[in-house]
Amino acid sequence: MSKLGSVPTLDDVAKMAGVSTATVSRCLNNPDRVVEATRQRVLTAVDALGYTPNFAARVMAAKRSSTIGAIIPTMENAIFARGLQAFQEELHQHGYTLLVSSSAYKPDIEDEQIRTLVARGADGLLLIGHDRDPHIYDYLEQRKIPVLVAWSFQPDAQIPSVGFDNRAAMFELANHVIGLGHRQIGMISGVSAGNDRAYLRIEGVRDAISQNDMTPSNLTIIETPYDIDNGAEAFTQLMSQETPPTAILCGNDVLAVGAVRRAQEMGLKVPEDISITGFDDIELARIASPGLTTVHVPHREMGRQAALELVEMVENKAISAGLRLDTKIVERQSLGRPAHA
Amino acid sequence: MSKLGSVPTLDDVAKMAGVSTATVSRCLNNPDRVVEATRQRVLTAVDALGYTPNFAARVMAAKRSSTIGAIIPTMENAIFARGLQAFQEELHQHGYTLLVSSSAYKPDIEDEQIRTLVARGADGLLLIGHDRDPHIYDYLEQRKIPVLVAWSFQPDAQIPSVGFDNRAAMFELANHVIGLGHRQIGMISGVSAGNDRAYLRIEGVRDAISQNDMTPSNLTIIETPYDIDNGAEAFTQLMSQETPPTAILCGNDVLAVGAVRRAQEMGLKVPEDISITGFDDIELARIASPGLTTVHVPHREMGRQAALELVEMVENKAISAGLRLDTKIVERQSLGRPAHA
DNA sequence: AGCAGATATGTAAGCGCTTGCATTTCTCAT
DNA sequence: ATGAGAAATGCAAGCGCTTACATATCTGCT
Repeated sequence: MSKLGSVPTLDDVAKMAGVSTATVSRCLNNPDRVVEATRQRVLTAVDALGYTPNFAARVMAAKRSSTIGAIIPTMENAIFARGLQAFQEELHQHGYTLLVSSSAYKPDIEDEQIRTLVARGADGLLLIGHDRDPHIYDYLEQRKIPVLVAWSFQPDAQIPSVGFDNRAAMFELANHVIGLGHRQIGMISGVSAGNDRAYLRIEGVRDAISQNDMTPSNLTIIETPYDIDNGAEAFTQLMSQETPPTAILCGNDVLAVGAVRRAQEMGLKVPEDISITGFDDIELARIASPGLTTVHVPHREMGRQAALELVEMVENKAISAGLRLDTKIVERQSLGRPAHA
Repeated sequence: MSKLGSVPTLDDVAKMAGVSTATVSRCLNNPDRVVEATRQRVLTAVDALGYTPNFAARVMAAKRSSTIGAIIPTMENAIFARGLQAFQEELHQHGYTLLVSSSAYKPDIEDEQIRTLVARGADGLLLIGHDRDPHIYDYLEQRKIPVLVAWSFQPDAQIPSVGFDNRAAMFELANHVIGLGHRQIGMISGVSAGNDRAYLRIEGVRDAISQNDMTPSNLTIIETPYDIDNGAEAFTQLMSQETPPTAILCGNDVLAVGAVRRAQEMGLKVPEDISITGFDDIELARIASPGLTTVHVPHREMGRQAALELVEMVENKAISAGLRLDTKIVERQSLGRPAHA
């Protein structure tokens, strides 16, 4: 037995099993490089002592941690939950552990989190979106840490990405809305500064506007942080214009739910009086009443593929070309034809 | 300059600043033990080189990590999000980093996560609920890792806890429901095995039943994993009994939302035809329509206090007495009097 | 039986940091 | 000026592991 209250080390195990520390180490990391009998002896010692390897020591000696870091903008809502879950499940399959932190959409916090994760020995990093201060990419470059971006696919960006085309996705939806006869459009977007997803979704709407021979005056955009109450507030603003919109496209489902609530509070029927759409298709979109017409993002698939790509990058120093996934419009009940006409 | 593409170490900094590594280390960790001029020189070198301390090395040498681990049952819904957020903010104030993982309500996964977190050098652990295999407490005891339990306050448990009295909270709600005239009660509970919160909430309802001169036949309980669809399914089951309940108490808001939806799908009005209550008061409860009458849990306060207690335990090896927080019933629109009578 | 080649195990050098202790440099009171 | 005591800095020993390389032990053939 080991000294009471002290944590057993490789040495203790080696001593108890009557082998060298090297053998114990191999037993744990490359079991097939050790003969059966020895292995048994070692494993017996391991659990007799209740030994658990010291991670820090292992990282130091091996110079890799089998850890992947991910920084998401928020854990407050479910936007990233499902994708991240799939990401981590796939990583687990490959023997990696996931470390997650959230940046609250603040670039400087993200910056700090990146450094923290790197200092902790992350073998690779998953970041959301492309848009950030380039110096951070230099930093990661210097340290040779593979980085993958998710939730936004941009084939020609500096960093490979697994995601979807935010612009095209929103274009498709906006086009659909316009096709239904809406001519005065409102948009409640997330804050676009430093957020390529938000920015590109706005661009997607603009594309649809101009391709349908409408003018910027047909579109009013409000940017506000992703939050239910902000969605509600923005809705009020949008509706108090001279010519209120007949359809409001929201940057995500959370904003949309807020807008729907406010509409109902104001006595407006959705979609009879006003159409509202979301983006992401998180559970909330399904639960809301009326159900939210939204853009379905293949979150699980995205998470899984991102894990696959990143592991590949880490293990084979491969340069990933990234992967573009498709979104599709999910029609529920929050979008209809304009009231009038 | 350092060799291209190689990561700068303390040594590099020391060399560049013309001091010993000890001084650099002190500069970073105890700035006041180093004279101003030297400090400047060192700090200049630090950012000239883009130096970041190697966490693993630091942990190994210092034998502490300024890291706290937390294992929550799920990240899928918002139940733990707000509390954890507050927990981490408070930890941050005190110079600690939070590492979170989720166990999917599976004891063996939790077990593994605990070991992982310990191996990673967590200085302390936050666990949800008291109910788990005792051997894990021995393991943590041997390693002298302070552990705090949250989301469930039990003054006489082995492990100190910061939380609320699940049993009393649910008792209060059930009592209120019965006071409204309901005599046939349904309960949709989470799985109670290995989950003291779920178990105690059931007990709370039972307490109310017996204190109001009702019998077990007045209560039907269904246990099912926390999930919207399961809530809906359980609702169907409950309503297809010979004598369906007039009020259904749910183990949490997620189950309640599922039940409400199913009720609506079945053409039942909530609360006119059937009353449904939740537990936790997460955002969902507010968003749902009708708004969920539920038990408000002071999540932020709980997270904050848990951080305070745990830091105290870690830094002063203090034994915490724990802390009991109060819940209160939030009345929205999903609870009313029974239909008839 | 004896040897080559494969297989199993041991030896020991770090990985990058912190920190107790030793040494040097200040600061003042005399 | 000078020496005692405080303040600043340096020295060097690890922390617990992995792994290249060296050594010992097995194979299976002849």
